[in-house]
Amino acid sequence: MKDLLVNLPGYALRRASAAMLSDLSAELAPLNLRPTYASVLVLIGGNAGATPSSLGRALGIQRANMVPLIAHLEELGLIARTALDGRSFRLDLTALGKKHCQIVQDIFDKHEERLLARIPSEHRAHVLPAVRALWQE
Amino acid sequence: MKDLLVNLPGYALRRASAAMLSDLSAELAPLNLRPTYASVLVLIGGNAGATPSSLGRALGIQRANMVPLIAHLEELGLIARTALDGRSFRLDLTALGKKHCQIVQDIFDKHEERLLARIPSEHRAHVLPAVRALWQE
DNA sequence: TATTGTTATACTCTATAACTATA
DNA sequence: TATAGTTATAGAGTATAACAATA
Repeated sequence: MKDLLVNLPGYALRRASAAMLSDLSAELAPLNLRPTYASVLVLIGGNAGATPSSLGRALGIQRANMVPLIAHLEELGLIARTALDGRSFRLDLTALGKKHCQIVQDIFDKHEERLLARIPSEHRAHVLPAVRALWQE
Repeated sequence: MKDLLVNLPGYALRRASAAMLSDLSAELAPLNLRPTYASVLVLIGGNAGATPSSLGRALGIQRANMVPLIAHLEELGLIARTALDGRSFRLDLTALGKKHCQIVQDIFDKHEERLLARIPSEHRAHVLPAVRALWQE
């Protein structure tokens, strides 16, 4: 089978992203968190008092799609909401949330290590700046 | 908002992949094809007589999920199936399929150009080999 | 008027299990 | 016994439109 797609960086990005996401999902499964939920948790951990809207803007997730994410993290007892004014509220980690956040960050770090280990050393340092240039700015 | 995720290559890959996919979707929309469908079309174009199963293996798509892809490409009149034996069939581009395949390849090429143009030149050559190492082998 | 949170809905892609017909 | 195609179903993630309440 002649694969005409493997030399397309967009296609390669898609396959790599899917593979990484699949691995990370398995690593996060014991915490009852999927990658998106874990990302929100970590971001709240580093930004106490953030609102769903501000988190959504940082993560590229729309307001409407933040609702079930926040609700689930709250159900798990990992975050708590406090009214800021009549229409918005701040989010903070609970004690349990802080524990889980630390575990998630360890999983993220190990995941990143394994990921970088797969890349030939001469290319390794170029990946992050190159890939970030594709979606940032 | 302190973004603790932007330095994680896995997260950056995910955002970049999503951004590229969104762009490509818009470029393919006039053909009534989405990225996955276009990928299958191009792969059949380069591998006349391939079967759904063999295409699925090459693309990392399961047999069951190939069914609607093949059915839709056939409905659009882009591919035709011919029985190989009692349980499998070969796929080939129709005349219209060949035309559309060429257009898709042009879209892919332009898309790749724009993508590479966004990457600072000192990193550009490293992206494909690095990203391919993350899912191939 | 613009923003926040929310509801409802639909679509893309992927995953799994099970079935049939054939090799 | 293994493989090819299929059906049905479920889940994750994303997109859009609309609404009420508030700033």
